[in-house]
Amino acid sequence: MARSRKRTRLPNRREIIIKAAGRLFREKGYEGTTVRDLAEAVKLQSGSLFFHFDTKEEILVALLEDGLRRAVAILDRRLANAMTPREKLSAILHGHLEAILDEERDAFYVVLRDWRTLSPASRKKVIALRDEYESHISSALEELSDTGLIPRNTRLFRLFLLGALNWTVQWYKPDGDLTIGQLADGFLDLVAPDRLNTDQNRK
Amino acid sequence: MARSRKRTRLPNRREIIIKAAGRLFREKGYEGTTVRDLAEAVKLQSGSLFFHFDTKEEILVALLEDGLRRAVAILDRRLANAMTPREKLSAILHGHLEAILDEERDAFYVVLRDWRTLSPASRKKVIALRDEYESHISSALEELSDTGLIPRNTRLFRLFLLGALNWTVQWYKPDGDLTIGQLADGFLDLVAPDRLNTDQNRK
DNA sequence: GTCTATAGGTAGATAGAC
DNA sequence: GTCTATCTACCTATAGAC
Repeated sequence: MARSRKRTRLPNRREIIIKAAGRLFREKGYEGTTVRDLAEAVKLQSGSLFFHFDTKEEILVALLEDGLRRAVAILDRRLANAMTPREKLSAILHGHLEAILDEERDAFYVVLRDWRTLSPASRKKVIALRDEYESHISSALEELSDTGLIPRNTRLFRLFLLGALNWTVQWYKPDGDLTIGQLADGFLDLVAPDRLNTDQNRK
Repeated sequence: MARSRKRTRLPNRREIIIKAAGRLFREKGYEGTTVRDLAEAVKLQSGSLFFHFDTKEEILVALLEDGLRRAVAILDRRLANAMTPREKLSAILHGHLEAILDEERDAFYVVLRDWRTLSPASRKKVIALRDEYESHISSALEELSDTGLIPRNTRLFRLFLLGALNWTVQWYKPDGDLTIGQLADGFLDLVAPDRLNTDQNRK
Protein backbone atom coordinates (compact mmCIF):
# COMPACT_ATOMS: atom_id res chain seq x y z
CA MET A 1 0.00 0.00 0.00
CA ALA A 2 2.83 2.40 0.81
CA ARG A 3 5.13 1.27 -1.93
CA SER A 4 3.96 3.01 -5.05
CA ARG A 5 1.07 5.18 -6.10
CA LYS A 6 -0.34 4.56 -9.54
CA ARG A 7 -0.57 7.85 -11.40
CA THR A 8 -2.63 6.65 -14.32
CA ARG A 9 -4.07 3.21 -13.97
CA LEU A 10 -2.39 1.20 -16.67
CA PRO A 11 -4.82 -0.94 -18.62
CA ASN A 12 -4.23 -4.52 -17.64
CA ARG A 13 -3.80 -7.27 -20.16
CA ARG A 14 -7.46 -8.15 -20.13
CA GLU A 15 -8.44 -4.62 -21.10
CA ILE A 16 -5.78 -4.52 -23.79
CA ILE A 17 -7.15 -7.70 -25.29
CA ILE A 18 -10.71 -6.39 -25.26
CA LYS A 19 -9.66 -3.19 -26.96
CA ALA A 20 -7.76 -5.00 -29.69
CA ALA A 21 -10.69 -7.38 -30.11
CA GLY A 22 -12.98 -4.40 -30.63
CA ARG A 23 -10.91 -3.11 -33.48
CA LEU A 24 -10.44 -6.51 -35.12
CA PHE A 25 -14.04 -7.65 -34.72
CA ARG A 26 -15.25 -4.41 -36.25
CA GLU A 27 -12.85 -4.60 -39.17
CA LYS A 28 -13.09 -8.30 -39.98
CA GLY A 29 -16.14 -9.49 -38.10
CA TYR A 30 -16.22 -11.78 -35.08
CA GLU A 31 -16.20 -14.96 -37.11
CA GLY A 32 -13.67 -13.55 -39.53
CA THR A 33 -11.21 -12.86 -36.74
CA THR A 34 -9.24 -15.84 -35.45
CA VAL A 35 -7.78 -16.10 -31.98
CA ARG A 36 -4.42 -16.14 -33.74
CA ASP A 37 -5.17 -12.74 -35.28
CA LEU A 38 -6.08 -11.39 -31.90
CA ALA A 39 -3.08 -12.93 -30.19
CA GLU A 40 -0.77 -11.40 -32.76
CA ALA A 41 -2.36 -7.99 -32.24
CA VAL A 42 -1.52 -8.06 -28.54
CA LYS A 43 1.83 -9.80 -29.04
CA LEU A 44 0.96 -13.11 -27.45
CA GLN A 45 0.77 -16.67 -28.64
CA SER A 46 -2.75 -17.85 -29.35
CA GLY A 47 -2.78 -20.30 -26.45
CA SER A 48 -1.94 -17.55 -23.98
CA LEU A 49 -5.25 -15.79 -24.61
CA PHE A 50 -7.04 -18.65 -22.92
CA PHE A 51 -5.41 -17.83 -19.63
CA HIS A 52 -7.40 -14.56 -19.62
CA PHE A 53 -10.62 -15.80 -21.21
CA ASP A 54 -12.10 -19.29 -21.27
CA THR A 55 -13.49 -18.98 -24.78
CA LYS A 56 -13.41 -16.67 -27.76
CA GLU A 57 -17.05 -15.80 -27.20
CA GLU A 58 -16.24 -14.61 -23.69
CA ILE A 59 -14.03 -11.93 -25.25
CA LEU A 60 -16.86 -10.80 -27.46
CA VAL A 61 -19.28 -10.65 -24.54
CA ALA A 62 -16.82 -8.63 -22.45
CA LEU A 63 -16.37 -6.15 -25.29
CA LEU A 64 -20.08 -5.68 -25.77
CA GLU A 65 -21.02 -5.51 -22.11
CA ASP A 66 -18.31 -3.03 -21.24
CA GLY A 67 -19.12 -0.89 -24.24
CA LEU A 68 -22.86 -0.79 -23.72
CA ARG A 69 -22.51 -0.04 -20.03
CA ARG A 70 -20.23 2.91 -20.70
CA ALA A 71 -22.57 4.14 -23.43
CA VAL A 72 -25.44 4.34 -20.97
CA ALA A 73 -23.25 6.44 -18.70
CA ILE A 74 -22.27 8.81 -21.51
CA LEU A 75 -25.86 9.36 -22.53
CA ASP A 76 -27.14 9.85 -19.00
CA ARG A 77 -24.46 12.42 -18.23
CA ARG A 78 -25.61 14.46 -21.22
CA LEU A 79 -29.27 14.15 -20.36
CA ALA A 80 -28.72 15.17 -16.74
CA ASN A 81 -27.36 18.54 -17.83
CA ALA A 82 -30.22 19.35 -20.20
CA MET A 83 -33.04 21.60 -19.03
CA THR A 84 -35.24 22.92 -21.84
CA PRO A 85 -36.95 20.57 -24.32
CA ARG A 86 -34.61 21.63 -27.08
CA GLU A 87 -31.60 21.05 -24.84
CA LYS A 88 -32.90 17.59 -24.07
CA LEU A 89 -33.32 16.77 -27.73
CA SER A 90 -29.84 18.12 -28.33
CA ALA A 91 -28.49 15.98 -25.50
CA ILE A 92 -29.99 12.86 -27.07
CA LEU A 93 -28.39 13.59 -30.43
CA HIS A 94 -25.01 14.60 -29.05
CA GLY A 95 -24.88 11.88 -26.43
CA HIS A 96 -25.96 9.08 -28.71
CA LEU A 97 -23.71 10.06 -31.59
CA GLU A 98 -20.79 10.53 -29.24
CA ALA A 99 -21.35 7.06 -27.82
CA ILE A 100 -21.74 5.18 -31.09
CA LEU A 101 -19.25 7.13 -33.23
CA ASP A 102 -16.51 7.91 -30.77
CA GLU A 103 -16.21 6.38 -27.35
CA GLU A 104 -17.87 2.98 -27.85
CA ARG A 105 -17.64 2.87 -31.58
CA ASP A 106 -16.32 -0.67 -31.90
CA ALA A 107 -18.77 -2.20 -29.44
CA PHE A 108 -21.78 -0.63 -31.14
CA TYR A 109 -20.73 -1.67 -34.58
CA VAL A 110 -19.97 -5.21 -33.50
CA VAL A 111 -23.09 -5.74 -31.41
CA LEU A 112 -25.16 -4.62 -34.34
CA ARG A 113 -23.59 -7.03 -36.79
CA ASP A 114 -22.57 -10.01 -34.70
CA TRP A 115 -25.08 -10.42 -31.87
CA ARG A 116 -26.65 -13.33 -33.67
CA THR A 117 -23.55 -15.46 -33.24
CA LEU A 118 -23.78 -15.29 -29.45
CA SER A 119 -24.99 -18.29 -27.49
CA PRO A 120 -28.55 -17.89 -26.17
CA ALA A 121 -27.34 -17.09 -22.65
CA SER A 122 -24.88 -14.43 -23.75
CA ARG A 123 -27.32 -13.05 -26.25
CA LYS A 124 -29.88 -12.51 -23.55
CA LYS A 125 -27.47 -10.50 -21.43
CA VAL A 126 -26.20 -8.36 -24.29
CA ILE A 127 -29.62 -7.67 -25.78
CA ALA A 128 -30.90 -6.69 -22.36
CA LEU A 129 -28.15 -4.08 -22.13
CA ARG A 130 -28.88 -2.85 -25.64
CA ASP A 131 -32.54 -2.52 -24.79
CA GLU A 132 -31.71 -0.67 -21.62
CA TYR A 133 -29.60 1.82 -23.54
CA GLU A 134 -32.35 2.35 -26.07
CA SER A 135 -34.97 2.71 -23.36
CA HIS A 136 -33.06 5.68 -21.94
CA ILE A 137 -33.36 7.38 -25.31
CA SER A 138 -36.97 6.37 -25.81
CA SER A 139 -38.16 7.64 -22.47
CA ALA A 140 -36.32 10.92 -23.00
CA LEU A 141 -38.05 11.30 -26.35
CA GLU A 142 -41.37 10.37 -24.81
CA GLU A 143 -41.03 13.27 -22.40
CA LEU A 144 -40.65 15.61 -25.34
CA SER A 145 -43.77 14.47 -27.15
CA ASP A 146 -46.04 16.81 -25.21
CA THR A 147 -43.91 19.89 -25.66
CA GLY A 148 -44.73 20.37 -29.34
CA LEU A 149 -41.07 20.19 -30.24
CA ILE A 150 -41.39 16.88 -32.02
CA PRO A 151 -44.20 15.37 -34.12
CA ARG A 152 -47.13 13.78 -32.32
CA ASN A 153 -46.67 10.32 -33.79
CA THR A 154 -43.90 9.55 -31.34
CA ARG A 155 -43.37 5.95 -32.35
CA LEU A 156 -42.77 6.70 -35.99
CA PHE A 157 -40.68 9.75 -35.16
CA ARG A 158 -38.55 7.71 -32.77
CA LEU A 159 -37.96 5.00 -35.35
CA PHE A 160 -37.11 7.63 -37.92
CA LEU A 161 -34.75 9.64 -35.75
CA LEU A 162 -32.96 6.70 -34.14
CA GLY A 163 -32.62 5.05 -37.53
CA ALA A 164 -30.93 8.10 -38.98
CA LEU A 165 -28.63 8.34 -35.96
CA ASN A 166 -27.77 4.64 -35.81
CA TRP A 167 -27.05 4.48 -39.50
CA THR A 168 -24.23 6.98 -39.09
CA VAL A 169 -22.03 4.10 -37.91
CA GLN A 170 -22.16 2.90 -41.53
CA TRP A 171 -20.73 6.00 -43.13
CA TYR A 172 -19.22 8.36 -40.55
CA LYS A 173 -15.46 8.69 -40.81
CA PRO A 174 -13.75 10.21 -37.75
CA ASP A 175 -11.13 11.87 -39.94
CA GLY A 176 -13.60 13.40 -42.38
CA ASP A 177 -14.68 17.02 -42.67
CA LEU A 178 -17.48 16.70 -40.15
CA THR A 179 -17.00 16.52 -36.41
CA ILE A 180 -19.43 14.51 -34.33
CA GLY A 181 -20.66 17.71 -32.72
CA GLN A 182 -21.31 19.37 -36.07
CA LEU A 183 -23.17 16.31 -37.24
CA ALA A 184 -25.36 16.32 -34.13
CA ASP A 185 -26.11 20.02 -34.52
CA GLY A 186 -26.89 19.56 -38.19
CA PHE A 187 -29.33 16.76 -37.51
CA LEU A 188 -30.86 18.73 -34.65
CA ASP A 189 -31.55 21.58 -37.04
CA LEU A 190 -33.31 19.18 -39.40
CA VAL A 191 -35.71 17.78 -36.83
CA ALA A 192 -36.23 20.98 -34.80
CA PRO A 193 -35.16 24.03 -36.81
CA ASP A 194 -34.00 26.96 -34.72
CA ARG A 195 -36.04 29.81 -36.11
CA LEU A 196 -33.73 32.45 -34.68
CA ASN A 197 -31.01 31.23 -36.96
CA THR A 198 -32.65 31.90 -40.29
CA ASP A 199 -29.62 31.80 -42.53
CA GLN A 200 -30.40 28.29 -43.57
CA ASN A 201 -34.02 29.02 -44.31
CA ARG A 202 -33.48 32.02 -46.55
CA LYS A 203 -33.37 31.47 -50.23
CA MET B 1 -38.28 -26.22 -80.21
CA ALA B 2 -41.72 -27.49 -81.10
CA ARG B 3 -42.00 -29.94 -78.25
CA SER B 4 -43.14 -27.91 -75.24
CA ARG B 5 -43.82 -24.29 -74.36
CA LYS B 6 -42.84 -23.09 -70.91
CA ARG B 7 -45.77 -21.30 -69.30
CA THR B 8 -43.96 -19.93 -66.27
CA ARG B 9 -40.23 -20.21 -66.34
CA LEU B 10 -39.33 -22.58 -63.54
CA PRO B 11 -36.44 -21.35 -61.44
CA ASN B 12 -33.45 -23.48 -62.30
CA ARG B 13 -31.25 -25.02 -59.70
CA ARG B 14 -28.87 -22.09 -59.70
CA GLU B 15 -31.66 -19.68 -58.82
CA ILE B 16 -32.97 -22.01 -56.14
CA ILE B 17 -29.53 -22.13 -54.54
CA ILE B 18 -29.17 -18.36 -54.60
CA LYS B 19 -32.55 -17.89 -53.00
CA ALA B 20 -31.80 -20.36 -50.21
CA ALA B 21 -28.41 -18.74 -49.72
CA GLY B 22 -30.11 -15.37 -49.28
CA ARG B 23 -32.24 -16.65 -46.46
CA LEU B 24 -29.41 -18.53 -44.75
CA PHE B 25 -26.82 -15.77 -45.12
CA ARG B 26 -29.27 -13.26 -43.68
CA GLU B 27 -30.19 -15.47 -40.74
CA LYS B 28 -26.77 -16.85 -39.85
CA GLY B 29 -24.34 -14.63 -41.69
CA TYR B 30 -22.17 -15.59 -44.66
CA GLU B 31 -19.35 -16.94 -42.55
CA GLY B 32 -21.76 -18.60 -40.15
CA THR B 33 -23.37 -20.55 -42.97
CA THR B 34 -21.50 -23.63 -44.18
CA VAL B 35 -21.79 -25.09 -47.63
CA ARG B 36 -23.22 -28.14 -45.90
CA ASP B 37 -26.03 -26.00 -44.41
CA LEU B 38 -26.78 -24.61 -47.82
CA ALA B 39 -26.67 -28.01 -49.51
CA GLU B 40 -29.11 -29.42 -46.98
CA ALA B 41 -31.48 -26.50 -47.57
CA VAL B 42 -31.71 -27.33 -51.27
CA LYS B 43 -31.59 -31.11 -50.74
CA LEU B 44 -28.21 -31.74 -52.25
CA GLN B 45 -24.93 -33.11 -50.97
CA SER B 46 -22.36 -30.45 -50.23
CA GLY B 47 -20.07 -31.50 -53.05
CA SER B 48 -22.86 -31.09 -55.59
CA LEU B 49 -23.02 -27.34 -55.01
CA PHE B 50 -19.63 -27.00 -56.63
CA PHE B 51 -21.00 -28.13 -59.94
CA HIS B 52 -23.08 -24.93 -60.03
CA PHE B 53 -20.61 -22.55 -58.41
CA ASP B 54 -16.84 -22.73 -58.26
CA THR B 55 -16.59 -21.29 -54.76
CA LYS B 56 -18.78 -20.34 -51.84
CA GLU B 57 -17.98 -16.70 -52.43
CA GLU B 58 -19.33 -16.94 -55.96
CA ILE B 59 -22.74 -17.77 -54.48
CA LEU B 60 -22.59 -14.69 -52.31
CA VAL B 61 -21.63 -12.49 -55.22
CA ALA B 62 -24.45 -13.87 -57.37
CA LEU B 63 -26.95 -13.16 -54.59
CA LEU B 64 -25.78 -9.59 -54.14
CA GLU B 65 -25.44 -8.73 -57.81
CA ASP B 66 -28.85 -10.12 -58.75
CA GLY B 67 -30.48 -8.41 -55.80
CA LEU B 68 -28.95 -5.00 -56.34
CA ARG B 69 -29.70 -5.07 -60.04
CA ARG B 70 -33.36 -5.81 -59.44
CA ALA B 71 -33.50 -3.13 -56.77
CA VAL B 72 -32.39 -0.49 -59.24
CA ALA B 73 -35.19 -1.59 -61.55
CA ILE B 74 -37.79 -1.39 -58.78
CA LEU B 75 -36.73 2.10 -57.81
CA ASP B 76 -36.56 3.41 -61.36
CA ARG B 77 -40.03 2.12 -62.16
CA ARG B 78 -41.41 4.09 -59.23
CA LEU B 79 -39.51 7.23 -60.11
CA ALA B 80 -40.62 7.12 -63.74
CA ASN B 81 -44.27 7.41 -62.71
CA ALA B 82 -43.77 10.38 -60.38
CA MET B 83 -44.53 13.88 -61.62
CA THR B 84 -44.80 16.50 -58.85
CA PRO B 85 -41.98 17.03 -56.36
CA ARG B 86 -43.98 15.44 -53.59
CA GLU B 87 -44.77 12.45 -55.78
CA LYS B 88 -41.08 12.08 -56.49
CA LEU B 89 -40.21 12.16 -52.82
CA SER B 90 -42.96 9.65 -52.21
CA ALA B 91 -41.60 7.43 -54.98
CA ILE B 92 -38.16 7.44 -53.37
CA LEU B 93 -39.57 6.38 -50.01
CA HIS B 94 -41.94 3.76 -51.37
CA GLY B 95 -39.52 2.39 -53.94
CA HIS B 96 -36.56 2.18 -51.62
CA LEU B 97 -38.47 0.63 -48.74
CA GLU B 98 -40.14 -1.83 -51.06
CA ALA B 99 -36.77 -2.86 -52.42
CA ILE B 100 -34.95 -3.29 -49.13
CA LEU B 101 -37.82 -4.64 -47.00
CA ASP B 102 -39.67 -6.80 -49.46
CA GLU B 103 -38.38 -7.81 -52.83
CA GLU B 104 -34.62 -7.81 -52.27
CA ARG B 105 -34.66 -8.01 -48.52
CA ASP B 106 -32.06 -10.73 -48.12
CA ALA B 107 -29.58 -9.23 -50.55
CA PHE B 108 -29.70 -5.80 -48.91
CA TYR B 109 -29.32 -7.15 -45.44
CA VAL B 110 -26.42 -9.37 -46.43
CA VAL B 111 -24.58 -6.83 -48.52
CA LEU B 112 -24.74 -4.43 -45.62
CA ARG B 113 -23.28 -6.85 -43.12
CA ASP B 114 -21.00 -9.09 -45.13
CA TRP B 115 -19.49 -7.06 -47.95
CA ARG B 116 -16.21 -6.85 -46.07
CA THR B 117 -15.63 -10.57 -46.42
CA LEU B 118 -15.59 -10.36 -50.21
CA SER B 119 -12.32 -10.59 -52.09
CA PRO B 120 -11.10 -7.25 -53.45
CA ALA B 121 -12.26 -8.05 -56.98
CA SER B 122 -15.76 -9.11 -55.94
CA ARG B 123 -16.00 -6.26 -53.51
CA LYS B 124 -15.33 -3.79 -56.24
CA LYS B 125 -18.13 -5.12 -58.40
CA VAL B 126 -20.67 -5.28 -55.60
CA ILE B 127 -19.84 -1.88 -54.16
CA ALA B 128 -20.10 -0.37 -57.63
CA LEU B 129 -23.63 -1.72 -57.89
CA ARG B 130 -24.49 -0.46 -54.43
CA ASP B 131 -23.19 2.97 -55.31
CA GLU B 132 -25.16 2.95 -58.53
CA TYR B 133 -28.35 2.19 -56.66
CA GLU B 134 -27.67 4.93 -54.17
CA SER B 135 -26.81 7.40 -56.90
CA HIS B 136 -30.28 6.95 -58.38
CA ILE B 137 -31.73 8.03 -55.06
CA SER B 138 -29.26 10.83 -54.58
CA SER B 139 -29.82 12.41 -57.95
CA ALA B 140 -33.58 12.21 -57.48
CA LEU B 141 -33.20 14.00 -54.15
CA GLU B 142 -30.90 16.54 -55.70
CA GLU B 143 -33.61 17.47 -58.17
CA LEU B 144 -35.92 18.19 -55.27
CA SER B 145 -33.54 20.51 -53.46
CA ASP B 146 -34.61 23.55 -55.49
CA THR B 147 -38.32 23.02 -55.07
CA GLY B 148 -38.40 24.02 -51.41
CA LEU B 149 -39.90 20.68 -50.46
CA ILE B 150 -36.81 19.53 -48.63
CA PRO B 151 -34.20 21.42 -46.55
CA ARG B 152 -31.49 23.30 -48.35
CA ASN B 153 -28.60 21.40 -46.80
CA THR B 154 -29.11 18.52 -49.21
CA ARG B 155 -26.12 16.48 -48.12
CA LEU B 156 -27.12 16.34 -44.48
CA PHE B 157 -30.76 15.80 -45.35
CA ARG B 158 -29.85 12.95 -47.67
CA LEU B 159 -27.70 11.27 -45.03
CA PHE B 160 -30.47 11.73 -42.50
CA LEU B 161 -33.28 10.44 -44.68
CA LEU B 162 -31.41 7.51 -46.20
CA GLY B 163 -30.14 6.54 -42.79
CA ALA B 164 -33.64 6.38 -41.37
CA LEU B 165 -34.82 4.37 -44.37
CA ASN B 166 -31.88 1.98 -44.45
CA TRP B 167 -32.10 1.31 -40.75
CA THR B 168 -35.59 -0.12 -41.18
CA VAL B 169 -33.96 -3.39 -42.27
CA GLN B 170 -32.86 -3.73 -38.65
CA TRP B 171 -36.31 -3.64 -37.09
CA TYR B 172 -39.04 -3.98 -39.70
CA LYS B 173 -41.02 -7.21 -39.40
CA PRO B 174 -43.09 -8.13 -42.47
CA ASP B 175 -45.76 -9.71 -40.29
CA GLY B 176 -46.07 -6.77 -37.90
CA ASP B 177 -48.85 -4.20 -37.71
CA LEU B 178 -47.30 -1.86 -40.24
CA THR B 179 -47.29 -2.45 -43.98
CA ILE B 180 -44.39 -1.20 -46.05
CA GLY B 181 -46.70 1.29 -47.73
CA GLN B 182 -47.95 2.66 -44.42
CA LEU B 183 -44.39 3.02 -43.21
CA ALA B 184 -43.39 4.92 -46.33
CA ASP B 185 -46.38 7.24 -46.02
CA GLY B 186 -45.70 7.83 -42.34
CA PHE B 187 -42.09 8.74 -43.01
CA LEU B 188 -43.14 10.94 -45.92
CA ASP B 189 -45.41 12.87 -43.60
CA LEU B 190 -42.53 13.41 -41.18
CA VAL B 191 -40.17 14.90 -43.76
CA ALA B 192 -42.75 16.75 -45.85
CA PRO B 193 -46.00 17.22 -43.92
CA ASP B 194 -49.07 17.46 -46.08
CA ARG B 195 -50.69 20.65 -44.83
CA LEU B 196 -54.04 19.78 -46.38
CA ASN B 197 -54.27 16.83 -44.05
CA THR B 198 -54.15 18.70 -40.77
CA ASP B 199 -55.53 16.04 -38.47
CA GLN B 200 -52.07 15.13 -37.35
CA ASN B 201 -51.03 18.70 -36.66
CA ARG B 202 -53.96 19.67 -34.50
CA LYS B 203 -53.56 19.48 -30.81
C1' DG C 1 1.48 -15.57 -17.20
C1' DT C 2 3.40 -16.99 -21.31
C1' DC C 3 5.39 -20.39 -24.04
C1' DT C 4 5.44 -24.71 -27.39
C1' DA C 5 3.08 -28.33 -29.23
C1' DT C 6 -0.84 -30.48 -30.53
C1' DA C 7 -5.47 -32.54 -29.95
C1' DG C 8 -9.99 -32.76 -31.98
C1' DG C 9 -13.19 -30.92 -34.94
C1' DT C 10 -14.96 -28.80 -39.07
C1' DA C 11 -14.38 -25.82 -42.97
C1' DG C 12 -14.21 -25.34 -48.30
C1' DA C 13 -13.15 -27.81 -52.10
C1' DT C 14 -11.87 -31.98 -55.24
C1' DA C 15 -11.96 -36.76 -57.54
C1' DG C 16 -14.12 -40.13 -59.73
C1' DA C 17 -18.15 -43.42 -59.93
C1' DC C 18 -22.69 -43.45 -61.67
C1' DG D 1 -25.95 -33.40 -62.37
C1' DT D 2 -25.57 -35.68 -58.19
C1' DC D 3 -23.43 -38.90 -55.26
C1' DT D 4 -19.72 -40.76 -51.92
C1' DA D 5 -15.45 -40.31 -50.09
C1' DT D 6 -11.81 -37.70 -48.84
C1' DC D 7 -7.97 -34.08 -48.98
C1' DT D 8 -5.87 -30.20 -46.96
C1' DA D 9 -6.05 -26.36 -44.20
C1' DC D 10 -7.34 -23.98 -40.44
C1' DC D 11 -10.15 -23.33 -36.40
C1' DT D 12 -10.77 -23.21 -31.04
C1' DA D 13 -9.09 -24.98 -27.14
C1' DT D 14 -5.97 -27.83 -24.04
C1' DA D 15 -1.64 -29.81 -21.76
C1' DG D 16 2.35 -29.30 -19.62
C1' DA D 17 7.07 -27.03 -19.45
C1' DC D 18 9.13 -22.91 -17.82
